[in-house]
Amino acid sequence: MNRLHVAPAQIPQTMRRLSFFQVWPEDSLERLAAGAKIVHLAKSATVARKNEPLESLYVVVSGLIRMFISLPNNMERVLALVGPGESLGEACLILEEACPYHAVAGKDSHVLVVDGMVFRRELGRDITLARRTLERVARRYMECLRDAEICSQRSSVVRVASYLLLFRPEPEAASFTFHLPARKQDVAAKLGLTQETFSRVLGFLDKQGLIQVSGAQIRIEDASRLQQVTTMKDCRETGNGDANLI
Amino acid sequence: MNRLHVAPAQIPQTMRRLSFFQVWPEDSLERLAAGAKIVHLAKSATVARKNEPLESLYVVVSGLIRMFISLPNNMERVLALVGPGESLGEACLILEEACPYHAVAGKDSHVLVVDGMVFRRELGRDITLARRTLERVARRYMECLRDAEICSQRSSVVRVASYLLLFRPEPEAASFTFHLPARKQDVAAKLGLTQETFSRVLGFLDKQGLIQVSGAQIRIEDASRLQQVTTMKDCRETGNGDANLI
DNA sequence: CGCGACTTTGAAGTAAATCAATGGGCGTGG
DNA sequence: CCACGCCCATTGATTTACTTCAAAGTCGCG
Repeated sequence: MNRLHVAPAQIPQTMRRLSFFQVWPEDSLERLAAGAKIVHLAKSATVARKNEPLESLYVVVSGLIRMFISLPNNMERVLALVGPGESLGEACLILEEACPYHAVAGKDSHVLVVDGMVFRRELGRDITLARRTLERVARRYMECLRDAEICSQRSSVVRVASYLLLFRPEPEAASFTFHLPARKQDVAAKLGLTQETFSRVLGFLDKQGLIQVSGAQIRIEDASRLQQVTTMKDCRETGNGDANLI
Repeated sequence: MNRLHVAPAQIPQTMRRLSFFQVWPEDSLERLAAGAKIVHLAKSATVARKNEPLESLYVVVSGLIRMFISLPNNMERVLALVGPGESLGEACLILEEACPYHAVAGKDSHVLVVDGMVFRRELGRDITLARRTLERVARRYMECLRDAEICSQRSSVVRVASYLLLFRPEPEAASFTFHLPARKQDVAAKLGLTQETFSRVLGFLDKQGLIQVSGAQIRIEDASRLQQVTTMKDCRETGNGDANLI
């Protein structure tokens, strides 16, 4: 598993610092902490394996965990990129089903590991914990639906544009800048595209002046213009230099 | 909305009959029933519209509700086919977010409509209800992940084979027969395929002797053989009559 | 029996995958 | 401080599986 354990004494303090636990009742938190540890995961370390039972709840403290499924052609389909303050494994633990995905560290990470038995026991005792967990799982479900919507778009340009617009800080923000949350090949895999196609689409949108790409940083000047792309049937380059967008 | 209300007196009895409510505590059930009604929906009647707030929880009593997203080219991507005993809308209600999908009756249906306010209030009171709802949402989430896995397969043959194998009654059943849960075009849309492609793949698998199709009824003699297809990179007809499938 | 909805089949077009090779950035070590 | 090597990203040429468009064929049902 490639895990390095970290000072156990810090656990309750760290837990309280995490927004994840902010709203958790104090006594539940104490009991959960008793069955918890913080581990360091080197990049590419495995957190969970597909079709194997999951025995813990994982809360990301720092770094990034990649949830994915392997496809033929040694490709991956990324289901989620789990960042600090986010968790993974609730649904599996609740249903006591085998894990339907692989999970590995996308970069060096610290993860709080909460014992699954303890978690499930507390879930039956503490209605606030149950309620919060319900919200978390519901949110994950909604994100999954949203991803399904993006991935079922036939046009790669629409897929990418829709994805980029998810980083809009407020619904009405016209311009904003952000960093892609992972390697471009992982983001591509999240969109159900190859890295080559993703790269080409990014280049295309840049050439159109709809976005500015420099490495992992992306700037969007006019979100509404990018939004328009989203509703179009098709808009790829037509062989000649500059396509007829708008 | 095209709704016909049904005898309100039957509501508590109907609720108790539904497996959905079997495990719900009696007093919660009483209060939920107070804010509930049973409606009849003609085929194609709208249940929920994308981007609009949802104000009720829907439990299907009979018939079939289709959850979907519209795509360009007046196509649909079906997210779920909700049958008797299943529900829809929990996640939206819990998060108080706009509905991320359309929902319409796929056939004439009876649906129990539980007031969202009442449902949310009971959720905060009754830990058993919270726990059961958590299980329901977790199950929906897992199904969503499973669908994502199927849809991210590049080969249509693999997609269809994987889907058909979901109807296997037990993990080890060698042969079984079942009916597709909806029109072929809707099943196709669930797999992210056109109805034409779905029809062709079904025909292909039939010609290979892997399945027998007659209308909506499908028989699988040797599930393990079909399972093999699932792991292959590609196996479509190569121009000539019969492809070289093991 | 005849209509409408759904499905099947055929032929052609196209967007994205694939294969292959180059280019850039960064950390390590000389 | 530069040079090497590794990983990641880009770019180009080709292939192909799926879509699309079009039309005929089933099926169920009034």
